Amino acid sequence: MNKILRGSLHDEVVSRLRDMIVEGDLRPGERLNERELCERLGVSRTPLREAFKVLASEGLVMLLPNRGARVTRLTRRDIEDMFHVMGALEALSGELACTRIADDAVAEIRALHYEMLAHYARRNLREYFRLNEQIHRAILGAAENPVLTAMYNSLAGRVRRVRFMANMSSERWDEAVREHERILDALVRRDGAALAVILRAHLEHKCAVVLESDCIDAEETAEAVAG
Amino acid sequence: MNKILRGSLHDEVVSRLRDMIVEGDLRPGERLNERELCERLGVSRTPLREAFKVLASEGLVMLLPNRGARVTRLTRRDIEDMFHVMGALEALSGELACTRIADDAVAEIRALHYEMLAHYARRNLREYFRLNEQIHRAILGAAENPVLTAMYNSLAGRVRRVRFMANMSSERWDEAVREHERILDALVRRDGAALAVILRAHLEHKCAVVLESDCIDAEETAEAVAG
DNA sequence: CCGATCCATTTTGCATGCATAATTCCGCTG
DNA sequence: CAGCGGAATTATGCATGCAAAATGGATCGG
Repeated sequence: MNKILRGSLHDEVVSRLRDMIVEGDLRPGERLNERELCERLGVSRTPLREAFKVLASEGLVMLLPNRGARVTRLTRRDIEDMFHVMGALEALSGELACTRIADDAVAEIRALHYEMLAHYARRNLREYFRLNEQIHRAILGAAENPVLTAMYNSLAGRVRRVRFMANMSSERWDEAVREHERILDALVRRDGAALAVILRAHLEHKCAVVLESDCIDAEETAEAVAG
Repeated sequence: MNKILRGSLHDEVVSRLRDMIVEGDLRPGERLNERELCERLGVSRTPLREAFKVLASEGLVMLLPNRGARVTRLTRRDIEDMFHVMGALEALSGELACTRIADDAVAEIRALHYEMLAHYARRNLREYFRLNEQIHRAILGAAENPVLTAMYNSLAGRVRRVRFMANMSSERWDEAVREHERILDALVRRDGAALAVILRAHLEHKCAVVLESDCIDAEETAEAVAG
């Protein structure tokens, strides 16, 4: 019984459920029982059901007619598909950013880059990823395209469910940092075409890292057979 | 009172509302009165409100807390933003299609291409657009990436609201057909990189055509001031 | 004459109720 | 003992009810 207080209820329920799915509180393939979740969230069925519809349209849950909602399962192929699209979107964000970004925004990204390097030097993977994400978000923001941002965030939310950080090899980490050097360089030069290519490759590599840590994938496949 | 019969109600309501928005039955900026729409669709408020949430997450309507739903307004900038993203997505679909498409699927696209040319020769703009869309859908399908397809369709649904067909000049039409020749050629050669470039330019040009017919844009801007 | 304020009406947000479809459980049959 | 069938239970889908917020309008004050 985790009562929600602020704002409009259905939005809050959407956020809470999203978090629960991303955090693994609600496991892939798990059936979402309305009554049970109502109690857990302290709301009635109406806002909960509205939230189900939203999450379904975002692709986080699957709605089976007369059979309730289930958390969608991510197959290896789903992850590949999502990363391909994210690659295209990030490439576009890079191009747009190069045409629009101001010098001080580039300077801020450079600062984030150095912060990230510091965490890299200390081998602090978690903080490294946090800064990494901030840099990508900054580029996305510099693209100044809300449609792009919304779509990217939607996909990012879906892949975030896959936990893979522990799986990045030292070599891959080194490579990622080199890629980030080139990202910053292209951004400084406002070379949109180059930045697009680098970002796409960067995402492709990230996808490979995620897919290597396929323990989750295997686990989910096992559940798929069972459930 | 246009009673809905088949399938689950909320899905049907989502489709109906989407159509009403695309067709202009519900005008941009218009407030969506629950009671009125309930009567028009012959459903109660529950499925209608669920549909609102879905359409909001798709970006077709805007939800104002305690103040109901309004059809989102498309500014010139929104259209540009959406076309940029669609360009990136189509480019990706071209690349993926080139790696995956089978010969018979290419043959089918060639057939569609010739059908389109026939309508072009007869100056039948409506049918030309229909075939045009079929070709793009075929390439998208050949990419075999459901995530990509879903995102593209979502955006396509949003820009479809803009009626622009009448506005294409003869020169631009000629150019579009030339681009389509190159699209088919690149597809036959399985030259993904080339196809990506052409498709992006193609979308960019389409965006320009849409923006030229800014009568709608002006009208909506006027409404924006009024509403 | 214009603007602000308070009350009546409408509308929204959420909870609950009811009918139908799904699931479970139990006894039955082979 | 496994498999099947049907009733009881549970869950879902939709409609409706109720309280709070917003909207509209008339009255009042400047």
